[in-house]
Amino acid sequence: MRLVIATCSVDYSGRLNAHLPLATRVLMLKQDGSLLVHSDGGSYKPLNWMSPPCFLTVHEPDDDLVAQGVSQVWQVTQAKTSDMLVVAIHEIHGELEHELGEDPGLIKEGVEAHLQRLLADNIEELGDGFTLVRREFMTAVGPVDVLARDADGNTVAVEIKRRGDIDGVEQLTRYLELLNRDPHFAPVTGVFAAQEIKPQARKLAEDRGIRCLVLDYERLTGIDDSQGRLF
Amino acid sequence: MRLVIATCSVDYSGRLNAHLPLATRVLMLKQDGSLLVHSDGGSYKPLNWMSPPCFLTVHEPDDDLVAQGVSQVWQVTQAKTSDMLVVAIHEIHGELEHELGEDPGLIKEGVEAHLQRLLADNIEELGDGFTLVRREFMTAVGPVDVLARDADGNTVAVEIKRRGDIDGVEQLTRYLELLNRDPHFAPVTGVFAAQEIKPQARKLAEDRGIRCLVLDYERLTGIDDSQGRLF
DNA sequence: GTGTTAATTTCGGCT
DNA sequence: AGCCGAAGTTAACAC
Repeated sequence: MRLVIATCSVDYSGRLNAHLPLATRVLMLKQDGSLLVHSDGGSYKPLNWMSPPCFLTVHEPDDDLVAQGVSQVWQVTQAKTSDMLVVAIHEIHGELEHELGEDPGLIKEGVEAHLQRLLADNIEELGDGFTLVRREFMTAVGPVDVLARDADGNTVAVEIKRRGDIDGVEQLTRYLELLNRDPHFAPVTGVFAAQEIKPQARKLAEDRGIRCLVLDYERLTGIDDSQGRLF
Repeated sequence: MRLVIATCSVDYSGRLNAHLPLATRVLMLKQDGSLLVHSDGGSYKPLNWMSPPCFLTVHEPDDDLVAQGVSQVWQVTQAKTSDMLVVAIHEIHGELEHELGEDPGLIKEGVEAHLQRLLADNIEELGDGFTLVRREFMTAVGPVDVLARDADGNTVAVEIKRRGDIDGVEQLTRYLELLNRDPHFAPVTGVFAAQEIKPQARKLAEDRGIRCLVLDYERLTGIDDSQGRLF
């Protein structure tokens, strides 16, 4: 890992063309040759970058560039896609280098997979008398997140999202169309379950007779924990 | 901008919970108080981070943490969402600080907007005798990228994507449903145009009678340039 | 300000 | 290896 604070201009050419005018920025050069160009604001996304696998070559600037004040040129190229990032460095203000080694990586908790498990474990959240058929029920158009039966024994397909968007409703609609063509399942109703449901998504779902259910991750975790303690 | 190379463990709590075990990493502390935790690999995405607006407070570790080898604790909090990132620093291996100032920002060329302009300028790419009605034609369910007429004078709605995914087909389908309900436009056919069309998206589109068209950005730019020179 | 869509998306899982 | 879907997505743009 090498960190350089430098006044530079940057040009990217690849899937699109992009240019950064002369300014002072952070250059983060990783072990795999990849390079990030960061400013002192924005979010975690760099102003410009080159993804691995790629490699850096450092050039001496030609006379024209020297006349413009360029002291060195970093060229980062990706073998496969022929993407290229060129950094024209005018002045280096600081530098820091250190061997980091492999990172053990991030451990996450609370994503869609957990919501799905929590709802499957607490299937009565869907309504009294509901029973779980199975999670990740495969169909020709993809896996239904949760398949259940209601108190009358009718099949219910559940699509689970962290954030309920219009896409999720479309997805569930495709599953329902397919399942309702199968006499083994029909009639199948749909439930769109998410931690947060966007108004447009709710409207589309309800227009199509799909029930919307807002999931409270914290509460479901609580139920799960207390059940774990009691039984 | 402050850059620190440190051996640390990190805990995030907010929209989800996440943990990074003890390892040596780069801490990038930006002017707005935001913090990025980078490893020496991966892509431009940090292992963990805190988005602005937020602020950093540095704590002395309590006796337990000192016993574990922690020398200082960085706590980054976001006022609104109550998200929190806690970095337990064991050892600092290097540090670099510099005032960067505002960045002029990135200038891009070659995104979806350009594809749309190129296709509108070269509407005969859709077929002989096609004419442009207008770009960004507003409807109740969103803007149709390009509205055109074919050689017979029938309306054609075009959805343009850089990468043609199933979502784009659904989007175009919604526009077509709406436009075909309007006797002023009906019958309306659809064209799904993209630089790259995924097989599933192509299948769904063709099932629904939507024509797929692969756009060659380089070639269209060439046509545009030569027309610019000739006329 | 709110909502919708694109992104040089990246990342993980599964076929 | 390729395809598909989620993401603490973030960022730009329209209403």
